[in-house]
Amino acid sequence: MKRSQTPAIDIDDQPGHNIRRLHQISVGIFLQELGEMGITPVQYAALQTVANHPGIDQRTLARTIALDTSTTGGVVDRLEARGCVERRTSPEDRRARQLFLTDDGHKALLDAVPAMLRAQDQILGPLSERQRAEFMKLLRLLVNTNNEHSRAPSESMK
Amino acid sequence: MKRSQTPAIDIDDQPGHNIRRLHQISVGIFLQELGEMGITPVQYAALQTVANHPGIDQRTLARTIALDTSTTGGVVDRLEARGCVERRTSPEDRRARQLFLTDDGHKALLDAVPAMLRAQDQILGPLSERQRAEFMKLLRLLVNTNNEHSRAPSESMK
DNA sequence: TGCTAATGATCAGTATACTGATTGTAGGTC
DNA sequence: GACCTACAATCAGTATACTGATCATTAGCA
Repeated sequence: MKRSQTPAIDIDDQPGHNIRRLHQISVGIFLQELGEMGITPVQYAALQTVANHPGIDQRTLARTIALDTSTTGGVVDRLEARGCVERRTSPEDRRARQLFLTDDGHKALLDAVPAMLRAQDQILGPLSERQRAEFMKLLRLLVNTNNEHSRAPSESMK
Repeated sequence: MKRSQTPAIDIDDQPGHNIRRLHQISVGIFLQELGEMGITPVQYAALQTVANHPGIDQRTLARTIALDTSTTGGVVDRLEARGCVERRTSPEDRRARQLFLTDDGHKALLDAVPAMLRAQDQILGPLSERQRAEFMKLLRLLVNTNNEHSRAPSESMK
C-alpha cells in the first residue's frame, strides 16, 4: 500500500502527535471532573498560584504557569469576572496589577482540589506505580531540558 | 511557608500541568522548524493523512487525527485557502466532502517532512535512545488506554 | 410513499495560546 | 528637567479545540 509520491509516514508514530493527543485527553479528564464547577486546567493553575503567592503580579504569574502575558490577562479576566480573583494596581509600581483570591476564590479552590487530584490520578490510571514514576521522571526531564524552546518558558518563583 | 487556608499544592507536581507544558514545547519546536512554511502541527497531520488516503471525507479525517469536526473544518478551510487541499462533494453522498491534495499540497508536504522529522527528534532530544523508547511506550499506552476520555477520540482507519 | 432517525458539514460561542503593536509607567542618563 | 530605554499590561489578529445548534442529505421503516 505504499505511495511513491509521499514517504510512508504514520502520524501515530510521531512524538508530537501523541503528545497533542495526551494533552487533549488530560484536558478532557480534567473537565469531566471539574467542568461543572466551570474551572479549566489553566484557570486552576492560576488560582492555585495566586493562592500560594498572594499579591503576585500578572507577569510573574504568567512565567510561573508558563503562559504569555496576553493569555494570562484573559485567564485573569475570566477569574475576575467570576469573582474569584481581585486585581489591584500595585502601590509600588503602577504598571503592575497585584492579584489576590477573593473569599469565593478560596472556596472554589478548596472545592476544586479533590476533583483535580482525582483527574491527575485518572490521567496516569493506565500505568502501574512504577510506570507512573518512570513516566513522570521522563516527562519532567523533557519539560525542564526543553523549557527554553517553549514560546512561554517557565520561571520558578524563588 | 505553609498556608492553612489552602493545601500546599505545587502545580509543577501535577501530571496535567507537565503534559500541557510538554505540548507547548512540542508545538514551539515544531513551529521553529516549520513556522516559516506556515504549517502548523495539526495542518501537517491533516496534510499527511489526506496524502495517505486521497478522497477521505472530513468526518473520517477528523477521527483519524483525533479532532472534532468543527475544528477539522477550520483546518481544511485554511489548507484550502492556501491551495494545498481541494474539497469535492462526494458523488456517493452529497453531504460529504472528499479531500484531495493539490500539486502545491504535495510539494508542501514533501518540503515539510524533513523539518517535521527534525522537530520530532528535537522534542525527544533530552532523552537517551533507551529513554526515548520507554517514554514513547508509556505515552502510547496512556493515549490508547485513555482514548475514550478524549472529547474527540481517535479511530484508526482500517 | 411518507416519516423519521442518523449523519456530514457548518455556524455561533467560549477558552486557550501565541505574535506583534501600542500604551502607560519607571528609572537611568545627559 | 527632558530623553530614552525597559517593562507591565492591553489590544488586534490568527490558530487550535471544544460544545451545542442548525441544515441538508441519507437511509431505515411503517
